[in-house]
Amino acid sequence: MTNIKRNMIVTSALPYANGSIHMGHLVEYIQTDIWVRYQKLKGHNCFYVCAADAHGTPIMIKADEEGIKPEDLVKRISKEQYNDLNDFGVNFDNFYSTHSPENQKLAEDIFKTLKKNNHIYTKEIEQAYDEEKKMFLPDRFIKGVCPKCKSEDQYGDACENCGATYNPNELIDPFSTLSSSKPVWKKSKHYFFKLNNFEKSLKEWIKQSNLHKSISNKLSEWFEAGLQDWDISRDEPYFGFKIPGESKKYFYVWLDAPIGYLASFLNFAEKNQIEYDSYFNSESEYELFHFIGKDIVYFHTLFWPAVLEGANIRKPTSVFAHGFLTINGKKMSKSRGTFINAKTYLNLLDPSFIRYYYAAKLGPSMEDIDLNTGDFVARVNSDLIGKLINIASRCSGFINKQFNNELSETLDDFDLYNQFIEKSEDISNHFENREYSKAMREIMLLADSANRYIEEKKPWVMIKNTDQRDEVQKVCTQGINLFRILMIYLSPVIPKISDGVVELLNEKKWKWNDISQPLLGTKIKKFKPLLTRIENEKVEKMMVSSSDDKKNNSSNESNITIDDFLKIDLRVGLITQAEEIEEADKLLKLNIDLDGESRTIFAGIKSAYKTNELIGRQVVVAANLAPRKMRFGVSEGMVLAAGPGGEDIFLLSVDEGAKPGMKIK
RNA sequence: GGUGAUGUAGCUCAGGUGGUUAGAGCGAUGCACUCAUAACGCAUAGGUCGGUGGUUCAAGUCCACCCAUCACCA
Repeated sequence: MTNIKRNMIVTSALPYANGSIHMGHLVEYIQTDIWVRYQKLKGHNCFYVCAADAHGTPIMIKADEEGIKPEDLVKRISKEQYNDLNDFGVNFDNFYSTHSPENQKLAEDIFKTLKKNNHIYTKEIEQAYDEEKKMFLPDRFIKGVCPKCKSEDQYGDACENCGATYNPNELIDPFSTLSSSKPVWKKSKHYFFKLNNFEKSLKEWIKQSNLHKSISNKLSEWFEAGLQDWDISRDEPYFGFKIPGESKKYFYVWLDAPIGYLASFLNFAEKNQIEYDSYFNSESEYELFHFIGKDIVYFHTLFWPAVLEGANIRKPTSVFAHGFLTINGKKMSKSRGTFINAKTYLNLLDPSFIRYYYAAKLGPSMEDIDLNTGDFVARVNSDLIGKLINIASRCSGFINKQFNNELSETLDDFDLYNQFIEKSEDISNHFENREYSKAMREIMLLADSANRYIEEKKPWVMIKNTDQRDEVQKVCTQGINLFRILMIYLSPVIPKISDGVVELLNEKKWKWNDISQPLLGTKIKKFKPLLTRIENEKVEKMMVSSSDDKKNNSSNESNITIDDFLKIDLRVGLITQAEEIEEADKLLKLNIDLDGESRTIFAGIKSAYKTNELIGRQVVVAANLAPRKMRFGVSEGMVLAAGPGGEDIFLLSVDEGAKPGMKIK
């Protein structure tokens, strides 16, 4: 690898500010974040910028529904999104907004330049118009009967039933999804960008930018079909920037969204005395990379470089596209309960788990990756806790207890240490080429050999022999140093854990080259578990609460019939016994009398109730819940309680007079 | 419908230019160990490489068709 310090800007696609971050978004942000952290670890100048994608019809409509201004909606949602991403360790150098003065200025300037250079023209087009709402309707806001297969309730651009694509004016019995009124067809002047002017320079750029083969395949399809001009204006009402010289026309959101990359960097550059122009002038030698999802390849590899070219701005060095996330082999879907929000995950699980898991599955291609919950638990527990952290755990005990926290002055096996370093170039290249799965495999192979080394040396046997004390210290120092190399390699992936190790070893923030110097003769801190294993139950809970979330949101589908309700056998129960389970954080073991029948039920109320205040109390029990095997025994029902959890759990009581076993209906 | 991608052990995936008994990790089973967050080590079992047909001395690897899944069609 070259030692020349690189200057680079890296972006992730701008999250659209109308919904929550979910596990699918995270694939991209984590992929990008790992790459950026890797570049920084290598000592390069690398800036990671992003922004809220703030404009467009969907945001305008959602704000309208909530009765607030779109500006306020965007502020609220993008703050949430930023916080969620931050909680997953996604570390932007700047997170800005496309609804910003910088972006407006840049968009207007770019538009004017394009116009001056004859890349823009206007033409009248006819579009669906909602007379009640007084607005033009994007295809997605028109529904009707599919002209091909006659399915009802299909969108204006394509039929979900037969897959046919068509224009909205071909729909039978079209209606506006906003007002249900029948759209009329109305003419309006639109601005178009002459994409065709750039065919030659785009082909040139595609060659230079070294795009992944699957992208260039896709592109050649599009070239064969012929490049079409791009409609870049929208009529009012619209949330966006007005087109210079027009009073009722706006830039289409997809024009100013990627300009948001520039605006975010401009905003960052001004705050940090960085010369914006050196990164974006048409001759810039600095590097610019966009990470995106495969759904927006078209915008980033055709329109975007063409717009930049036409406006005399540098083009991206390359564009990296990833696939979608499936969950247990299925598309993320609200109705199937496979739509997991970032928040839902965060409430139950450590972000390091998913960062590692994604890394273990990500490559440079556009293939979809699958979050298989069983595989996730097994893989993370085995790799991260079982083999990786285990190395530190089994060595540091000796150092802490037997050697007053001191590492030996020399290593036991320099050859082995060097074997670990020799892999650095391979691993480094894997990171650079976004072959994270290969990097993870290499690292885990090394972790295996570190464990094998300890097994062979058997420090727990040697320690019984006083002659061999020095050797035990050396072996454990060796183990810790091998672990340290692996953690340096992994620090882009699991930065929080690696920070913990830096702390454990009393070191300063690592650089990649720190692997070349082993840590010897210094004191370490007392080892604390850096990460605890994933409990299956938590993952199950995440899946369950994800499907609950969605049921609550879609009001119609969440209705149940009286028959559904009666399926639950709710009974009055009398708590006859309650005991603490020491190893359990949340569970109490209850014995509950249901008119002569005694049930054992584990209830997650330890944080809110003491055992002695429960005995003798009557509660509501779901009596026909399938028995469930838990770590501490079989739970034969469920005690009902309200509240978000923690100390705020409130058991349901029944009024006086009720007897145990009574049916509740 | 058109175009493209994918389909390899229970699970997740590797398998340049076709060449001996098809690989890894996890899981399973057995053994061993007890330093370690029941972690680690050793061993064993598991696949007619989506299907059918073809090219070839030889195909997971090339060709044709079919099936399934997914994406794109601005």
